[in-house]
Amino acid sequence: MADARIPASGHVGPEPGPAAPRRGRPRSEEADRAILAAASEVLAERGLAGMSIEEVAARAGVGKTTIYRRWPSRGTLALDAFLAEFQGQQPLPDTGSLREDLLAALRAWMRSVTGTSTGSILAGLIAEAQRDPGLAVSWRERVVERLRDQHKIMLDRAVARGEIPAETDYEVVLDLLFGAAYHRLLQGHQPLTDQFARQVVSYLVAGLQHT
Amino acid sequence: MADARIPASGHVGPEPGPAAPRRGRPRSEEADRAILAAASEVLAERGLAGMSIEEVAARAGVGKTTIYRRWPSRGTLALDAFLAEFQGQQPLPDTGSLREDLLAALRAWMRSVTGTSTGSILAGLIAEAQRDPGLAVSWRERVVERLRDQHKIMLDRAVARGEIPAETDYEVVLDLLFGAAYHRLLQGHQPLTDQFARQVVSYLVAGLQHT
Amino acid sequence: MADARIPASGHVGPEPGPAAPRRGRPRSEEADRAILAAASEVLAERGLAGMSIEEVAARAGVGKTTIYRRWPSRGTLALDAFLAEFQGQQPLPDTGSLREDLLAALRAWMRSVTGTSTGSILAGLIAEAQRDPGLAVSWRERVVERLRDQHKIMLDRAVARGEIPAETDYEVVLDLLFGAAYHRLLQGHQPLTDQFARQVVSYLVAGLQHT
Amino acid sequence: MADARIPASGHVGPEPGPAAPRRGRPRSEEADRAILAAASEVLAERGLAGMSIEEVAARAGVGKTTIYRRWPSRGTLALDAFLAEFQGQQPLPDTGSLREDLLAALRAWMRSVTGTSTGSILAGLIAEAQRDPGLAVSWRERVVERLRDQHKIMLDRAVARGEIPAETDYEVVLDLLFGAAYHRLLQGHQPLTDQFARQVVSYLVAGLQHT
DNA sequence: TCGTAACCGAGACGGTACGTCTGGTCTTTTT
DNA sequence: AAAAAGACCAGACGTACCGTCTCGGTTACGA
Repeated sequence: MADARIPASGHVGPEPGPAAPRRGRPRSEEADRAILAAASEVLAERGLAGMSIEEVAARAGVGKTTIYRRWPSRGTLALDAFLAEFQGQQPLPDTGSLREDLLAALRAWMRSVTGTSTGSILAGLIAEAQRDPGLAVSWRERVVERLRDQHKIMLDRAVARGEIPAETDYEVVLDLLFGAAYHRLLQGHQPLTDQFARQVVSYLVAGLQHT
Repeated sequence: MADARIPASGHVGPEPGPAAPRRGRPRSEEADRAILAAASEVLAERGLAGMSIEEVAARAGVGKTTIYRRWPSRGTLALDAFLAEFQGQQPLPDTGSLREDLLAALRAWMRSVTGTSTGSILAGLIAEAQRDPGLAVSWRERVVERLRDQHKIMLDRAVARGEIPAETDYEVVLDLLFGAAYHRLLQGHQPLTDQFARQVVSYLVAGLQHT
Repeated sequence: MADARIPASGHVGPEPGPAAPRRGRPRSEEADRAILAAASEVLAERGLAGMSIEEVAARAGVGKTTIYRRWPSRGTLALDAFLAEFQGQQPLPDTGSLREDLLAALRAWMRSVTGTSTGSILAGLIAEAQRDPGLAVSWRERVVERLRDQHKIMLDRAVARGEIPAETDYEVVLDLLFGAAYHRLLQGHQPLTDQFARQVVSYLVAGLQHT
Repeated sequence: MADARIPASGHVGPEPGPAAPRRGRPRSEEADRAILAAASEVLAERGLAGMSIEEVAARAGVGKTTIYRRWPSRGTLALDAFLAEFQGQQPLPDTGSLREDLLAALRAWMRSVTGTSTGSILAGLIAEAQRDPGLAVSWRERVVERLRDQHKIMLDRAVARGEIPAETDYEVVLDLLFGAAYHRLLQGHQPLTDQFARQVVSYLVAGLQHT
């Protein structure tokens, strides 16, 4: 099975300073690191809802302005702290079979969000995005779209192999696959079991092949 | 098409006082009404994130304690205010065809959450439930489970008609159907169009009939 | 030494109910007792500032209205609870000597206000009277004037014995005697020692006899 | 007659911040002034019992924390607002005669506490000090002891002039003089007339000279 | 080399809302 | 009619954070 991490492109990390002449004292990378580390710590301990800029600044030994200079809001800071760990845990499976690809992708996602605090941080970020439009944009651009683009490659391959028709609506397929998973994560009405993953993929693959 | 609203069973409204002999001055139903009306008003204007207990109390002409006596948190109050409108808008379609039933149910849900502020209030409630465990429980019991129980009846009928196998995993089916829809509502990466609804149902029905 | 307690005249206890025909259920004397006992308890534990009607009602097993029906304010309730103990501890000495009479009266007062919580309750009542005009009136009528009237008898006797002139200004004399003592109680800048009592009386008697 | 105001030594004003290197943004003196002015205003209008931190903050156009950062309690704030006016109204008379010195000092005090709201504010402060130990300490240190130290100078001079014995107990003398006055202020049983002042001083001076 | 621009940590600033407490009143049922 | 119970409106409490601002100081660049 091949495996391709999300390229660490774009940026993971704080807002860049002014592009051009770079006069004055440069931003401290040490501060960047200390802030993200402190944020991760607090996120793991208390979740996003319990994370205040005040506490992150105190733990990082940094002034609050130093944080606000880099991130416009609590949510975007949390996003960067989150991505540092989450990013790269979402593989692009390539098994030669759509069923196995989808199952591997879903299992990888589920592995990330269960067990540790990652799942509830992810849920917290989606929650925060409902009230912070800036975070909503970042979230879509840097997480949702990125992952979807990657997952669409699996579908491309399946089309190329003739497993599914070329007219397949990729967007809807991915909404079905991950929508179901996010649904359980956010509503908590049912657990994210492997049996669940298998069933989801079964119904989905069958549906794609008979439409 | 037959149509059955969710029975207003259980309770919609504030926490009940002590069950037994009801000593002392009874809770004011007038206050109940004023609080819920004020909460609905604020929710529509500013969304859940912008709703403070303080403002609801002021608008309702009520002391803050009168609210805290009935609802343990902002979220549970918002839930009651929300349900007063949302409840009863989710029909139980009975068209004689699984495809049409699922489509009608999904379309009804989409009608509720688009156009007005209901959609973002619903999203706000799910967001709030991520940080308020009490709300999470109420949300599951009074919204999620209730709706799912109702929707399972559609699947029962389809089984009875022989459209789908008796072994069908109802939980997964509903997660696929509504998970996809909630996904678009919460992530906002794609709009909730009727084309989306038709595609979701098509893939799903095909998948159920060929597994 | 003769000794005459303040007659328990006037009233110690709650406001009288309606004078005339006494219809309906009679006031419960049991409640009176329970309230005063509870008030004394709380006063001793937390002082007047820490005594709330709410807590007294709860400890007495009585509704708040039952207290408000009898006493117009926290202060007047505290006054009654206080007087139940303080009243009768202030003797009217009759030793045959002004110096000894004054000294005995001052010592009796000092004995009352030191050692137990009585002193700080008394201070608390004077404090409360600064913000509760009703209490101020009761305090003057039922404590200050009563005690002063009694103490003036000592001065009458001294005049009769020819120890001090008939023109002596009783009011000023008592203000000097007890004013000094209250001063130390309330300001706390110096302790209420027996040495203090003797000095006060010495200066005072000397002053009276040479004016 | 010479006249010496209390030196504005020690401090009149809010709690000092940390002594040493003064890091961070310095406390705003503008805020200090606005708070004290607002407090004085409210004190004059409603008295200490009717003064809330909330209202002072609102009138001063200042956050509540800005007040709490400087003063630990309502009482200590009121004390500073009070002292700004009271301080300096208490002269140190030097007439060459003990009788005249005492009379002048007592009359100055009486002038301060009658007529305007100063008297009831002073009474309110003493009342508040009964329930706020921090205020009690400040009150003793910054008002009582300061004034007494000043007044003892009058007694020193009288001793030097041979008017009274060197063994005179200054503490008791001052307790008699001002105790009587505070007594009338706080108990309200008799008015603070000039006749009262003359009588008090007469008895006291006579007493001192014949003991 | 020197000025100046942008950064740094610290902490005060004006605000908003929190959830609690108490005051004094009102409304039930029970005695 | 008074009792116990407990809900009612009102409003202050002291705290936590928000996002901004002002200090005294530190880097680095460009004149």
